[in-house]
Amino acid sequence: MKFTEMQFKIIDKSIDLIAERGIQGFTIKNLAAKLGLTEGAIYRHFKSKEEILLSIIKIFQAEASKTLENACSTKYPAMEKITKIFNHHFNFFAEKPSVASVIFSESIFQNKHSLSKEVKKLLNMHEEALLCIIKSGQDSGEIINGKIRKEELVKIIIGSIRYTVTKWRLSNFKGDIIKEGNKLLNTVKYILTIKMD
Amino acid sequence: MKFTEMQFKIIDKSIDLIAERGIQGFTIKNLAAKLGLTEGAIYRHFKSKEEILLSIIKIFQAEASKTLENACSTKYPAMEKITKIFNHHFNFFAEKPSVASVIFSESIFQNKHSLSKEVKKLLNMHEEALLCIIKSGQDSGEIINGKIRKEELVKIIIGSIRYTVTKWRLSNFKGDIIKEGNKLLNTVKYILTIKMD
DNA sequence: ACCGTAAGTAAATGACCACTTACAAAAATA
DNA sequence: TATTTTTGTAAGTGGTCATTTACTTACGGT
Repeated sequence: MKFTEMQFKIIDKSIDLIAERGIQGFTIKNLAAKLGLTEGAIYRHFKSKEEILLSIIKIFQAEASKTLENACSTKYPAMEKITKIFNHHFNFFAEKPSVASVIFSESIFQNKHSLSKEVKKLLNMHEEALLCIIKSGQDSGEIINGKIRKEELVKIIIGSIRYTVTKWRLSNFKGDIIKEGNKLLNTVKYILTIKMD
Repeated sequence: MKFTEMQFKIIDKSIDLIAERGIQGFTIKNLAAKLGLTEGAIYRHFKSKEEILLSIIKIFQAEASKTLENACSTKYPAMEKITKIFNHHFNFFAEKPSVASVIFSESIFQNKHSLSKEVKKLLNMHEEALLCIIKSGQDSGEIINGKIRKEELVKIIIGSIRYTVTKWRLSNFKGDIIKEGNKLLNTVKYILTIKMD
């Protein structure tokens, strides 16, 4: 899963291109123009267009695993871990809005089985990390809500993050996504710590 | 916004086609084959491919407004209204999974401004209806959670529904989506009625 | 200086794209 | 029954697609 410098450059421009023109505008011709190259040159670095798309997902996966790797194993408070995940994601999207346009657009990768398989893997990575954090938080007594199942909490957290970013994207990245992320984080924190009755 | 019988048939098959082969497989040729017609025949009913996509969103909008129209104005308990919305959505997706493949795939409509404008409208319809329900529920004392802002609750509800359906779609519609919807509904109900401390 | 490889170009390939045109049934209307 | 409208077909149109080919340039090692 190693990429050359040029491959990184191509992947980067591909993400920009998809963000700008949608999957329909993601053509080798457009990509070559964006890179200041001819179409043939791209095929020196990737053997097909599908492989570029696959590499995009792989990059996302690598990025995610770097963030989530020690998410559960370390002994920080669960709330701190969740805060870290929130901040990392929203800061990342604020910095690279075009990634936000691609990462939650599963339908881009829908047509090829090899692509959607990797999308699923990416989602599962996040789910498992969150599940693990919540579990450890419940064990330590930090997360005291026992009436809501872990699995539902995960769905709520991931779902609301995704929806927040999707709305931001649809509004052409207007507004402060980091502020939005913080509001959401506070709400999630509150839900996680409500007392049973 | 009236459609002929044949236009409905074309829209229906278009949704199926997009669900099966993605936006890249949504071609007039493929659509004609699915309808048992030639390509030219389609142009007797729609003047362009873009108009078909636009009509798909319009159908979704009409469907949504039918469900949401009286969502707020009627005087049923807020929880009952939310339950109704949940049930309607999950039953609808269980019945027509291909719609689930298209309705949450905003990136399909991304490239043309006229299309993404309508997608935003569709999302706002749902947000406003939910906001209104929660507000009326809070006024009547039914929803007693005052620590969580309405806007965040809406994001959580819509986001978790969308994510649940997206996961179901990525697993090729395996599993009981209606059961999943009910679990989610119970969680949402619980969050809405937690007591302040 | 020579050589092999990596990285580029320009042009072509056949497949497929959305859409149009000329014409023919079929159905509705008179 | 005669005529008009609707709905279809078959065969194109020019354009774009991903990919390949043959050839060229840049460069690091010996």
